Amino acid sequence: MSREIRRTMPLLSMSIVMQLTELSARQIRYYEEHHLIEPHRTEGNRRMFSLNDVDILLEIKDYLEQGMNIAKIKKIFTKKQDPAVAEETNLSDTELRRVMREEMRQAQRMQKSSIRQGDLSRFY
Amino acid sequence: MSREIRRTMPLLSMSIVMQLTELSARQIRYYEEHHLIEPHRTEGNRRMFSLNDVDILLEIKDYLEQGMNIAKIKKIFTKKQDPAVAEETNLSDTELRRVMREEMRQAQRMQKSSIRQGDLSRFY
DNA sequence: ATGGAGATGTAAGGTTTTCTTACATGGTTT
DNA sequence: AAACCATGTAAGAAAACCTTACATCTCCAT
Repeated sequence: MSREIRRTMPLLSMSIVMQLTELSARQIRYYEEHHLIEPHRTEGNRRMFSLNDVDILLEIKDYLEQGMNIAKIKKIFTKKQDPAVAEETNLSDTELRRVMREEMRQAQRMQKSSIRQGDLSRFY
Repeated sequence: MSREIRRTMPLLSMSIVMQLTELSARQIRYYEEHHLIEPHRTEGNRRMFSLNDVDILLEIKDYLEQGMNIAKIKKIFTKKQDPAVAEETNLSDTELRRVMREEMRQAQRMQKSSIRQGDLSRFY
């Protein structure tokens, strides 16, 4: 089984994802509502999350704590998905996040900076 | 976070473990009843399984399909947990499983009726 | 063949978890 | 102040899971 499949395999229930991310169910559903994640559904309509989803949620949380809003975060994600942009900028995810954070700090002069990063790579 | 914690962190619900192992809930609970696994419980008493639990379940399934019974499997597990034995034999899990399989096949080939459990004790 | 033991199926009744929907609330921005 | 954004909360319904208990099937020994 490839690493990619492992990352995207829907294994986790809502309650576990809440624990892993320290987000409320309300928050997680809200982010889904805005298409930042798209968890799988069981036959009974329960959400099932992948490790990748958890990573994204941690990233969202990080961005929000930096003062970004959902619309902006969505833009960042679509940018990152664009292969042209990715190649053009030639930035790793981590670097891109750092750059964006820097940009936001500059733009808004926010000074609550507790850098926390969700590294879930340990699980797969 | 250590690799050990990763393996033992209770992340998975019953339904997912059923899918991953292709075992029924009844079977999984039965193996727990016989102390082959000890899944964590949520506050609401739901079982939560670790990746390690899934590994063990797959191993149990494998052994059962080779014709072993629960009592025997439990013995193997407790043996493997014994650090003295583990060092002495110096076998990886995979190797041990292969050896046991081989042995069972041989036992079946020899004569089904006369094999007693104690006869194979030298192998673990 | 008969009976017992081991492993699993299944049903009932109850509890926990999750779902959607809708409204409320506390900060920001305009 | 009004609008907007992100989140909290409540209600009612449905899914998933729990324990308990009995049924079934296959081996194996008597």
